Amino acid sequence: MRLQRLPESFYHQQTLDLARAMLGKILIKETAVGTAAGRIVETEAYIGPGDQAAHSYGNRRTKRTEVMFGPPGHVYTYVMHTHCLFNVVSGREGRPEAVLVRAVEPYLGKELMYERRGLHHKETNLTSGPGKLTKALGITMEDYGLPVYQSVPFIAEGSSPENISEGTRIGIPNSGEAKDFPWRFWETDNPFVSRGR
DNA sequence: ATCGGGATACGCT
DNA sequence: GCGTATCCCGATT
Repeated sequence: MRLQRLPESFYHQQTLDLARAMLGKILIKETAVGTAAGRIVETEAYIGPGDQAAHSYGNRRTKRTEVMFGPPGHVYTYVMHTHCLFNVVSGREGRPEAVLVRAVEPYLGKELMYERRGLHHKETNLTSGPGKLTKALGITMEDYGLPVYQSVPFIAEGSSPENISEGTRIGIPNSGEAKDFPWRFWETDNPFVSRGR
């Protein structure tokens, strides 16, 4: 199947809608050593400034969060400890919102993913987590700020999920009321989802 | 179940 | 500067 890049207009929708709409799409990163791609199977919405779990909570604007305040469709990568996490900015300019990609299902370049992640992994362990998939796909801080509708990495049309489940987000125990918001979405029963299938 | 860690940001000293 | 927390992972108990 030819990978058809999604247009800028795709990113102009409500963040919760975008988080659902991104399920089933293909995330592609082409590099000098080859191309790797995964089908998105799990996402989370972060809707600052009212979302205590978001980096942009309270309109906190720093060098790190700056891109979230710009127009939608740009890459927001950030590093937590040793891991790089990949988000797509959503929300109109001035609204610091984003969708975190938490898991993908290997689609292209599986060999490359094994090289990057280590050969001893089970396939379901290659990309079933936000830090794992960036390593497998080769996404780094160099991608920060790039427009996914006309750059690399990019997102392409894929295949719609059979069913979508939703639940609370992962790893945000100290976020007050926000920790209970059902802003995580995943393809029901997909084995590559990070948890909570 | 626990722990440490390559980055970033904050509040305090 | 340092201590602490963070949208996590992997190795170890």
